[in-house]
Amino acid sequence: MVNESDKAEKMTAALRKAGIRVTRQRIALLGVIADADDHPDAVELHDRARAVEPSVSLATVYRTLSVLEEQGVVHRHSFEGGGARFETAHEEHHDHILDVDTGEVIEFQSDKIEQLQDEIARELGYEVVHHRFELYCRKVRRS
Amino acid sequence: MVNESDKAEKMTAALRKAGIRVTRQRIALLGVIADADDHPDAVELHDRARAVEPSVSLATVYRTLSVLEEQGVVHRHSFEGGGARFETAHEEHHDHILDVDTGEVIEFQSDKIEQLQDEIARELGYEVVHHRFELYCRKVRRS
DNA sequence: TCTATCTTTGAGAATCGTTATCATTCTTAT
DNA sequence: ATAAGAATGATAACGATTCTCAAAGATAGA
Repeated sequence: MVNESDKAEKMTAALRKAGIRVTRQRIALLGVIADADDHPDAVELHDRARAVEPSVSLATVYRTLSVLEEQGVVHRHSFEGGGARFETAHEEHHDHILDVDTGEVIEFQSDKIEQLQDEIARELGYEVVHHRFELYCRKVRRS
Repeated sequence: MVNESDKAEKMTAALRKAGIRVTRQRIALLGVIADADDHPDAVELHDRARAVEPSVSLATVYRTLSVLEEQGVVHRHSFEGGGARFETAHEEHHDHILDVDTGEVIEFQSDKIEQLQDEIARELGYEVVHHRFELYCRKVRRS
């Protein structure tokens, strides 16, 4: 069972190993990201981090998110409308459904999609470096 | 066989039918979009349109593209990196491969993908409004 | 623990793509 | 030809993000 403080510790360990300094501001942000079970944007993360450590600026949030992304511990998603949203890089690859009414993000995983896209690319003489697969959806309501 | 001037005529007809005025600037832009067989961005379209009709401003390019998108005759794609890119709305739905080395856009169509995404959404209680499926790829080179 | 080095920081300016403002010009139906 | 209203160019404003730079802080070593 991986809890939130384990996640934060793993991320700080990754930073230390890469020779990147672990500052008060970064500790605060890592805690906030580890705790998040949604997909917050930079401003939202800034608000949450400031509640823990008031001396965190938005510039530092952006800078740290870029560092964490480079280290592969955080993923950035630029969904339609609004700014980028972030999540901890958990091991299983997944794609996203976006509820167009609520903005909620739901994760899903499909092996078929993964193999299908490789097939499609190969057939055209390409290999997939990465992909974007986002379903903009509406909840089905039963009568 | 649908040639480029047919495309432009269809688009102007769509505008007229919707009570939207057909100006010199819009005619120029429609011609340019109909001729394009790539996926140009707004600045590129502005450059091409100015070559035909010098009195086209970038603001009008953006405004007209929004109008054309609302009318469903043009599609806008926000691929990773850089601004939005545009194409005429041809009848067959398709998705895109992006060559990460050259920036080139290749279109492809897959019925399997379409039905698979509907399945995935339905299973989670959603119906797909629209989707984004982009493969960021590299050309496979044979030795 | 003290220092030296070198990274990170906050504040705000700058950037990029895009949209809004507004007075003037142009399309279109009459 | 004319009136009414839509579209225009120029430029300001915008939102998200990155950059700049002097000041503060983290880390390794003595």
